[in-house]
Amino acid sequence: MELALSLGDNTKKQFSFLEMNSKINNPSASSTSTSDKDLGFCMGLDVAFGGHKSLSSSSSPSAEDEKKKPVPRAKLSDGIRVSSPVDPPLQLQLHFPNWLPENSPQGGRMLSGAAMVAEEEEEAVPSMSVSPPDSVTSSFQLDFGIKSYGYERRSNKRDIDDEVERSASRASNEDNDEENGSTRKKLRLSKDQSAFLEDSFKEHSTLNPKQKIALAKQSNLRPRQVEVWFQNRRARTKLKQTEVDCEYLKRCCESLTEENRRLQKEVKELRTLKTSTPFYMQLPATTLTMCPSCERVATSAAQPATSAAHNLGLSTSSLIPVKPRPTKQVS
DNA sequence: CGACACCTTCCCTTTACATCA
DNA sequence: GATGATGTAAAGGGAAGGTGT
Repeated sequence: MELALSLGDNTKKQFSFLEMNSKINNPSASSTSTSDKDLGFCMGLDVAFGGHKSLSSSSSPSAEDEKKKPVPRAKLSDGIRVSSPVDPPLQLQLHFPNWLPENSPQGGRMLSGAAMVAEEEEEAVPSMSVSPPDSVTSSFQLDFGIKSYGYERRSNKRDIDDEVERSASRASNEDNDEENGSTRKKLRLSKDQSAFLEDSFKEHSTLNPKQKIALAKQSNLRPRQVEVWFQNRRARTKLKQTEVDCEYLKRCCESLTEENRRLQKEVKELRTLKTSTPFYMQLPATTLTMCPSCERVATSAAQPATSAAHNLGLSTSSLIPVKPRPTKQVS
């Protein structure tokens, strides 16, 4: 998990909160007024949310594809939206993990978009030809071949995925004695696998089925594992963002408390000043009169002073400018 | 065109396990 | 070595949207 200072480039609406932060923190972005120095706290999560932009910029889906897109449902907490589950053409800049051998079917070469799509077409009838470095591929393939008979009958894709995963699990896990047990074996992803998924997550925080399969293939994981990893990763991102938001709100609260304290003190001082001034200096604000020459309103008691000030060419900025009214006397 | 069922994907919560101090 | 804290993979369930009938 990487936190990064975000000082701009919040061109997208995904992080409205960060956008606000950015405005606060980046005076050039907008004309922030007062509390820049106080509220200049902005931490953005340098994950995923920028990647979609680059992805779409390089390969913007057609308008027709745009129509086909499902309405983005995936959203984080208010104002935070993860990328919509669009189906951009797969131009994943997949960094090939170093555990994939150079001469393996998938290892050591970068798939072009077309090539990857072509490979994904194969996945319609899954053939997990990638063999883990130390797996029992043959048994897995056999196993999967048997299981795949039910593929066309079962319409629930998750079931299929699970079936694939169960089979793949037997292949990818070293401990095949877990094969029959219903107990889930917690396996930790390798650093390379995590890094690989992390890189992919930076590109896009959500996956479409093709991407999922492609990533699963290349990271030598099951599609379900990739899916779960992305779910958990999004959850972690959200959690971090919540923490950042809380920190920001905390600072806001502190700033406002300090401001309130200062204003209370000012009010108190003014009251003290008012009570200490002689009675005749206190100006009753019962009636308002309009200055005939400058058309400003002043209290009747203060009128002599303001008129005098006006006649002397002094500033009467404390007076309230109002629109001229027919009557010179307002009550 | 609305109702309905089904599927898929997502998020949220919880559980289980691995790792570390 | 036992233990609690922490991190995280995985499961389960509900919500929401898409699609076909």
